[in-house]
Amino acid sequence: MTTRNLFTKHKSTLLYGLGLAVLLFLLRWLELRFVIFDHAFEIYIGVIAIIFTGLGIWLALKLTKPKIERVVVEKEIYIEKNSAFVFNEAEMLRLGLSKRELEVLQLMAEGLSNGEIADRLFVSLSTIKTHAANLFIKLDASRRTQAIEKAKRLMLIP
Amino acid sequence: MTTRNLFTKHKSTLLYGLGLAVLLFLLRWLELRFVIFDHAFEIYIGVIAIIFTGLGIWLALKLTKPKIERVVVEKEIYIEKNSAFVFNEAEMLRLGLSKRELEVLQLMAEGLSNGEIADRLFVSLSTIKTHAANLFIKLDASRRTQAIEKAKRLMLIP
DNA sequence: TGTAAAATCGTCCGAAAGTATGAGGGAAAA
DNA sequence: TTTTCCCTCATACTTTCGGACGATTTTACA
Repeated sequence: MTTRNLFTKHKSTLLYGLGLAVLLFLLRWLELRFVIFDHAFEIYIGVIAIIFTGLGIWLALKLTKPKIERVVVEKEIYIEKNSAFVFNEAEMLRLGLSKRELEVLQLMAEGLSNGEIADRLFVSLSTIKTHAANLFIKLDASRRTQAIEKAKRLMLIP
Repeated sequence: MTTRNLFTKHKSTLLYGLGLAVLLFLLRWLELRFVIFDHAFEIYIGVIAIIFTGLGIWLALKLTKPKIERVVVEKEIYIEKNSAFVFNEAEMLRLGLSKRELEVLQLMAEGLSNGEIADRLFVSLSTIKTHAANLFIKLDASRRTQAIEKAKRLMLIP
């Protein structure tokens, strides 16, 4: 719409400009005619050359498969590890950890409180506390976080 | 070896044939000369056309910019426990964890108590407690063990 | 220069965690 | 059969942790 408005608004101006351009072009063409007559052959050759160059370009563009440069961008996607945890049974035996203690240790590492662990294993809080205390002695830890850290290093828990 | 044997065996025959061919070619060429003379202009134009068509093709092939196609390949990276730990900064930003909080988190994961962390960072116990409390809120955890577990899953700590 | 975020420190209190100690029961090994 | 683990539970006590305030000081940034 903007283009149309511009055209209608300056219609006369545009027409005047166009007329002037045409006139100038005509004069120029008349002038050129003599040059053309003098160098008809060269110009003919030139035109042929230009045309066939164009043809060549057109041919090349039409008939060749478009060049495609494939740029491979690698996007990194991190995937949960959990890749094959091998339980270190030897270490468990060496430390003398019992089955129940290991269970408690695992649930500890999952972030459960003693109370939650007790509920999960259907035993009393006291029992869990005892297991925990024994764990700390066996793992030579004074806190559950420390016990977890050691146990992970020793491949007792994932 | 077979080719060589064939050549030596029928040497004379081949030479004779070759001579005949050359002679015929010469005659043909002499014949063509008149055609060329008669149609010199057309041939000249033709040659020009062919040359410039070639030039066009060459230009097109040389100067066309190859389309760049970006292929995004998703590269899956499985993170093993023993492989290098890649810190997930995006997650840290998302959770709005500060530098200090991250430090406290790391030391927590190493099994240190709040008091020990305070000594390590040369600040008071109160400060560590505040940092810890903020961490629990941001990580949506209610215990340090839980916070550690979450942080490990989110690749915030090794 | 003002403001927002981060870091610091404090207190109070209840809830967990950890320590110490004792004790009963069951299963397997000596 | 006795002994030895392991699992269980309990009580009492201490320490640490976590929640819920508040407050001051840096630091970074617009």
